[in-house]
Amino acid sequence: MNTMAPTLLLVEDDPALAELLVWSFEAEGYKVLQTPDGEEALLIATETPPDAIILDWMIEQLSGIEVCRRLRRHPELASVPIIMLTARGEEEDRIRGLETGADDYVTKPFSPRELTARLAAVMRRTRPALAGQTMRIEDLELDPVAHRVRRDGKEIALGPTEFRLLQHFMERPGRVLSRAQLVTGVWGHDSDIEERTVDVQVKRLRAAINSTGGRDMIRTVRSAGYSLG
Amino acid sequence: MNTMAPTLLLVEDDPALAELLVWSFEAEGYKVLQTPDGEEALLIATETPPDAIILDWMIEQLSGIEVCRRLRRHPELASVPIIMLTARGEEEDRIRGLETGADDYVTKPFSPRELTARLAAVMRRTRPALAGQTMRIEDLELDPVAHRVRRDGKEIALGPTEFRLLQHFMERPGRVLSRAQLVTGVWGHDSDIEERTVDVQVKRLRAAINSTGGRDMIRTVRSAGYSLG
DNA sequence: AAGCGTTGTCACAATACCGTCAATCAACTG
DNA sequence: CAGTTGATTGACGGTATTGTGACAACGCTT
Repeated sequence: MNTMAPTLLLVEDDPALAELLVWSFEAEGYKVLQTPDGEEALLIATETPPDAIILDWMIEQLSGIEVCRRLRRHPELASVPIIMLTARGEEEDRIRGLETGADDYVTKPFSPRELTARLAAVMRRTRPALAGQTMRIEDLELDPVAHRVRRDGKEIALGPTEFRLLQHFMERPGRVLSRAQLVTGVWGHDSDIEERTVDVQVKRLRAAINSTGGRDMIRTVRSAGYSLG
Repeated sequence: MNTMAPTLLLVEDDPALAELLVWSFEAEGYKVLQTPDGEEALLIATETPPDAIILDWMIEQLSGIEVCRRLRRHPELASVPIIMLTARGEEEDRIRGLETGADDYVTKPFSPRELTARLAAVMRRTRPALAGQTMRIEDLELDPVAHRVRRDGKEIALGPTEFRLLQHFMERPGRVLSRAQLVTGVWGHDSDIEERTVDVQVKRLRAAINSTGGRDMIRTVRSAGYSLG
């Protein structure tokens, strides 16, 4: 079993439904943070980013769409999957929900089983790292929970950006990622970063993970990008 | 500066939807050209043929069906896959769309994921390399995702142009390609490259893929071109 | 407020790679 | 067998692409 449970943030203002969902998520082994309040949800999410967010469309303080949009603005949260709960007949809203960046939606009424299944699917798709635990490529390992990186057992200190960059690589081992892909994936899709900055961060990451010795695990693919593996 | 990212042409006049789709396609690694205008779409498509076209049924200037028909008239574009976006209740049109040569259709409302999945399916059919499938001819294999080429299991280093050239060959196994075809296919339609340059790159590619031993897999067809197989 | 680590950007250095050419070679023609 | 046409090859200079060090701005911690 997994030592660390994936954390969910549930934003739902119907107490009965909330309780039911908390119960069924916990039965699946998730740790659940719950709030009925959109503002509070934003606070929680930015402070301790959860591994996924379940967001009811109809909540009191803020509309679900607004919460969703604000969440997506944070680069830290840009890749956290969001599932929206919509009532029947909110088809219009559903579309707009997807536009603002929700990964999936579930229409009420639904069975808890259906929701957990969707959640599992979304998590598997978007964050393979979170489904399993620490990722490993040869002697390089990254623990996303503890925020630690080791090479050949020896701890490696990385800056936040370097860490995210490495995690991005390790979630896609062997794949060549273009500078543009890395910019949107690591810095966020609305970032106005120079593409050459990727080069510099790659250089820094390289220096860090090669500092303990061993081959250079990042491959430069000329006129294409970089890949790890 | 020719990257190997597959290029899409998105013809959609709803700005919100267009933006969403551009975002999600780019997240999947596509390069996206976008226009709300059918006429302009035709221009773009004929000048720089994309790898696939996403076409909304309801656009302003021309009906989607007309755009589709005109696109199909160009021999250059005859094999480019077209996916139509239709609103619910346009069943009639959907059928006529398929009749006029669309490869697939997606009914609104749809999730971006659904569309990218359909697109991937269509691309897999028509351009295996772009869908990320590794291609193989005898003991020669090319992995477009990892940007790797192997002969008899042994890795082969290729320059960017050599790589694109080989990929172009492997997508058309056994076919004799003229120098002119290779120039436009590998260097781009607006390239002012000497045709003799093709010879040189073929020589370099030959040297590379034969360096591990084995027969010469590139056949010279005098006064016609080259073929791989 | 000062100190520290991190980060984005720039300018320049170091390459890898590419296109062209001219000479050579091979293939077809009569 | 010459003669002609087309293909191969090695060399070379130019250019596009990447690596690198420096630096100023920023945010955190003390």
